[in-house]
Amino acid sequence: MASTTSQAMLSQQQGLFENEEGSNAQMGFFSIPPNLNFSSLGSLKAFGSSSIPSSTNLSETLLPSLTPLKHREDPNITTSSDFGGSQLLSLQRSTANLWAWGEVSDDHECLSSKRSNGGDDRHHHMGVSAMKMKKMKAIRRKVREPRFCFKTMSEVDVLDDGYKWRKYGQKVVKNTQHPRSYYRCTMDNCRVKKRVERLAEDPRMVITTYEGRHVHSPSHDLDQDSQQASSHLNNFFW
DNA sequence: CGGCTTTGACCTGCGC
DNA sequence: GCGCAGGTCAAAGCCG
Repeated sequence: MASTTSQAMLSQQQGLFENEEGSNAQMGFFSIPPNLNFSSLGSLKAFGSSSIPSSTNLSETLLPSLTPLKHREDPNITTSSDFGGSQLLSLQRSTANLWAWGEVSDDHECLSSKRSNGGDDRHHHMGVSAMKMKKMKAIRRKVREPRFCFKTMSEVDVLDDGYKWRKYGQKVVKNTQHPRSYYRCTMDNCRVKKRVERLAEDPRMVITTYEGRHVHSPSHDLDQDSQQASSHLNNFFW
């Protein structure tokens, strides 16, 4: 539950940038300084930079100060940065990273139909045929928002990032004893999602994966620190 | 009563 | 084509 979140002090943190388009995936981990707690994660001051200009390429500003630990390489993908043999990704917004639906008016039908239908009527809503649904879903799955993942050592699963989340699913992942939880931003028209799971090898570590960009400011019912942190964190999703 | 979590079912992609 | 695994939906129930 979001209200039970806490700002856990992170003794050990690592992050990961990921950018996906269809089956192509690219990612890179980075270390987060141990003296940085989650609330200030978004603050580049912690990484030696004062701020993130809204039009800045993250890989050029944030990432050079981070330590890449691991990455998955794809020869078909060009990466924007290279740090000592490991590559990290640009989160710079591109048209390829836009949502395939929602940002285009015609695609609203796709979303609404999927949400409101169910059972045998699942593929027939407002005149949308099953075939059309399939096509739209195919398009939808081709394009993904950039992701930002990080690993934290925390007692609690859900860390306070300043936004309000609603849990919409939980799944037991193979080879792990801890379930993965799926959260969606509660704000209307904001399609940011996050996944929370515990590391199989070390259950003390929580892996949080954000997907998408917030289209709003953080929740108002938060303390000042959280709001400040969230405004910084929001920079990951422009 | 509204908002949220839980949880089983369903959908989809992928490997074989 | 089939089975598996991950991701999502949505009904039901809980809680403040």
